[in-house]
Amino acid sequence: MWGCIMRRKKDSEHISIKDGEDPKNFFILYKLAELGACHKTIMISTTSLAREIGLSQQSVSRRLIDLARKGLIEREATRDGSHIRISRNGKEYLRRIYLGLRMIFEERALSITVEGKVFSGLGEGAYYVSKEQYRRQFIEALGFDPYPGTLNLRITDSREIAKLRAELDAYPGIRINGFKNKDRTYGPVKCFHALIEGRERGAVVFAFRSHYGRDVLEVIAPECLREKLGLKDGDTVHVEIFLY
Amino acid sequence: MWGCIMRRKKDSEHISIKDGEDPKNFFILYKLAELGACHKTIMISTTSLAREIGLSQQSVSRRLIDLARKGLIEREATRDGSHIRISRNGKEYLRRIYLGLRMIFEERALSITVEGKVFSGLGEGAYYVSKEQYRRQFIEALGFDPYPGTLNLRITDSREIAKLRAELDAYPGIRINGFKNKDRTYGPVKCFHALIEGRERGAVVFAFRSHYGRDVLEVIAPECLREKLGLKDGDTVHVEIFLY
DNA sequence: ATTACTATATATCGAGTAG
DNA sequence: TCTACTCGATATATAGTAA
Repeated sequence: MWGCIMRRKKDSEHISIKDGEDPKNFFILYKLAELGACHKTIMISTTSLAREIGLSQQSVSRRLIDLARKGLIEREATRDGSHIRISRNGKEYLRRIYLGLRMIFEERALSITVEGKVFSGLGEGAYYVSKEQYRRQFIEALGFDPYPGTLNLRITDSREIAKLRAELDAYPGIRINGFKNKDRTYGPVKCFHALIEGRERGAVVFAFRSHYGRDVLEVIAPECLREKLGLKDGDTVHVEIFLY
Repeated sequence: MWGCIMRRKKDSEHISIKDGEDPKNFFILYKLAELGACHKTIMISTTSLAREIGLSQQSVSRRLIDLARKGLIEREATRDGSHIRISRNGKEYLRRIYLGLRMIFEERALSITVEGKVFSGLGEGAYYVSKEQYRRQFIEALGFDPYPGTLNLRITDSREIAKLRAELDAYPGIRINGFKNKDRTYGPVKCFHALIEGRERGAVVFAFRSHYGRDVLEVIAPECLREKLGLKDGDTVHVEIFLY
């Protein structure tokens, strides 16, 4: 049905979970996430955490030190216990595993891959992305700090536009709230996690009251995709959009 | 929106991922799943698997032996490589972690909608529901006093059954404790909030040592669903089951 | 080519305990 | 109480190698 624009991921494209990470730390991080440390700072003693995980207090202490040193958690150890919050890197790490497992377990197509051609915008993408109120939400919701600029793509196959938009409209995506300052109002934004050229992580984002048509995708990413992928206007780029 | 019938999970209800399982094995199992070993037997050498994982060939060999011994994979080691398939236990283990992460990362309430056909039971649903020890717990845990009877549904699409059951088994649901009186023992029951035909609130409930197969759902509700929805045997009913 | 054994090195664990 | 150190025990890794 979606033959041309949807593919099952190839094995080689699977999201890597290792990245030099100690497997043992995963379970500690997972447990901390269960305890809510993704969204807030939690207060817990190494003893009680040890009991939950099934390790000794000493081992947990060592692992927490290690996690903090590796930047996967932010931690303050006091005489009363530990204040712990999973860092952005830690959340990304857990999310990679989550996305990997989701690909394994969810049968239905979870992603749409579209082909588009790079074109230059008017630079207003950078303007919006770097608005602090948007930026904060991007970091919170997407797990990365967006490079201040968007990669604009015009979808190549015009016949696929309607189908793509139907899908993207149907799914709630990730909502970024609007806001207003004294000058004007900034509308809400909807975005989806995406994988660009099979390797760069990012998100497609719309619509900041965009004046672009529905054949245009605006992509944000933690890094400058033009540089990272060596792109210039007119180049063809594949974007895999994750529906949820 | 669902404030009245849905609750955020308490920490204690989180899906356990340890269950005495060696964390190190998780990554091997994950990698095998990435390679497709959930759905088919794959052929791979310990050397190439070692390269993918970042371990030595010897360690992978040992871990595969361990995984097979623990029943998480089925394996045949030959001179040409290993034929590996993840077993049901292995899949359940991975799925527990997947669902745990899904609860962490997906904010919105998760539900599964299934289609079933009404059939008449033997009336023993009413017998159980109206047991005062069960009834008190239903009122406490579900927030409604169940009509003394169950609506029995046989799931229409047999392909959905496995996935549905995997999810319902993996999630803790809402536990109703068993009890005993002088005559016999009544087992514990697990239930999930549900929405029937998009409008009637209720819950799916299993298993009171049910003699029904895994393709059957028993639905309870504050009102008689047969009357309220004008149902008769053979009618098709949609039930949205809320996982937490 | 494989798998997987044995031996040895390394890493991780928990006990005891200091701050 | 806490955290987190040292240290000896245990577990897990890799090297070498047989089959």
